[in-house]
Amino acid sequence: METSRERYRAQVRAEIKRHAWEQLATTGVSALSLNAIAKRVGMSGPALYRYFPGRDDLLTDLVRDAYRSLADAVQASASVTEAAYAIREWALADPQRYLFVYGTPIPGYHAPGDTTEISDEIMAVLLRVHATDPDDGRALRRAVTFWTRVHGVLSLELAGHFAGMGFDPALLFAAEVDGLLREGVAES
Amino acid sequence: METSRERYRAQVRAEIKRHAWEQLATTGVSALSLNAIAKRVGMSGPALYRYFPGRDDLLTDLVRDAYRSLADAVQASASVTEAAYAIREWALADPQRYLFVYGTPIPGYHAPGDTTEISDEIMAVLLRVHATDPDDGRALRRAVTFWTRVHGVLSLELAGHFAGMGFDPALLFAAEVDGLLREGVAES
DNA sequence: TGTACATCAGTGAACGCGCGTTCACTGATGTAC
DNA sequence: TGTACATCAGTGAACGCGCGTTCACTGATGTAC
Repeated sequence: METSRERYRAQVRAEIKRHAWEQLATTGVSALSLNAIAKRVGMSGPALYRYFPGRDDLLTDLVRDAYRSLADAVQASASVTEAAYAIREWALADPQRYLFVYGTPIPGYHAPGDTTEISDEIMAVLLRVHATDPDDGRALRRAVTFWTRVHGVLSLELAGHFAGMGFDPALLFAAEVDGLLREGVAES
Repeated sequence: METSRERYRAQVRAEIKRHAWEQLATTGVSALSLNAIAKRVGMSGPALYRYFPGRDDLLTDLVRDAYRSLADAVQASASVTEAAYAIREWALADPQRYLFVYGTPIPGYHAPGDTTEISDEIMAVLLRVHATDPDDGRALRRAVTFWTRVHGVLSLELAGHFAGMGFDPALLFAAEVDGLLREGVAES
């Protein structure tokens, strides 16, 4: 049975994470410090230790939530195109969140091994939309290529490297998706 | 005329930057603090202010040097393939340096506008190897696509996102280069 | 229903650390006569 | 060639800041009889 204390704990944990995401989205990864988050939540820094053993555990939770969120966003995709745009929308909805999990690793933090279970779920969806039949052995190759191309455009776009280059990242993205479709068709 | 003091200053500046790169390569971007670098050089922290007005100016110098280095590495390329592998080798030679300029932006640091002059040089080389004739208007599109695909593979590889996925990033990279060549040929 | 006790959320003070940066000062090096 | 002076590299102390984390404590909430 869930006691009211447990319910309260879950609520506060959720609120801490909500503010953590808010901090990440607005001020970037450098704002992901326990003290900064605690201040936003309206608690003292040490209070957070009632809810997370330490900073790294909070980060791990955020990593897991991010993967979970992307997995959910991409889950329903029935095609390569749908998966591509699901990822793009997810990334644009919160650029810092995307860079948080797929960008340059955060100095001094190493995600525990079991976070890959959720990111594997994402890869499984990519495999599914790329498999022309259930025994398609080349699906992995195509799925990975899909991933690198999508990431190539998105990460440069989100990091601001296209700024002032005078072309629309959306068109570039669309062109890459087209290319992936053409290659997939050409191969089968 | 270059006085001996000027020569000395240039030497020390170079040594500071040498150690900065060493720190970046071994400990990552978080090690790029004036105090940490000063300790490695064998000076006190404040001494660095004789050579750089502040931390951001040192970072800017490093950004400039990184772009310069990549521009030099890619300059001689006579083909798309050569350019691709020049970039790949440059990236693998110092992964942190690649992520330093092309990865997630460094929190709290904004490169001044004139650093793009050197990165434009790099783009100019990409344009050149993609232009089938001097008036090729589609070269920009192909060059940018080249860039995003190369970056897609390299950034995920360098950030360690391929770890334990059981395939060789080098082969993936080679396949992408092949794809770029095929598309270039198909178009002309 | 009331009382005694245990649990636990949250606080403020403190620790040790490293950061970027300023400042007054020492000592060596270069310059001008 | 020697002397007087100016320049400048480098130092240690200090400032204010924020970090993660520990600890003793208060006060509220839940539990057992």
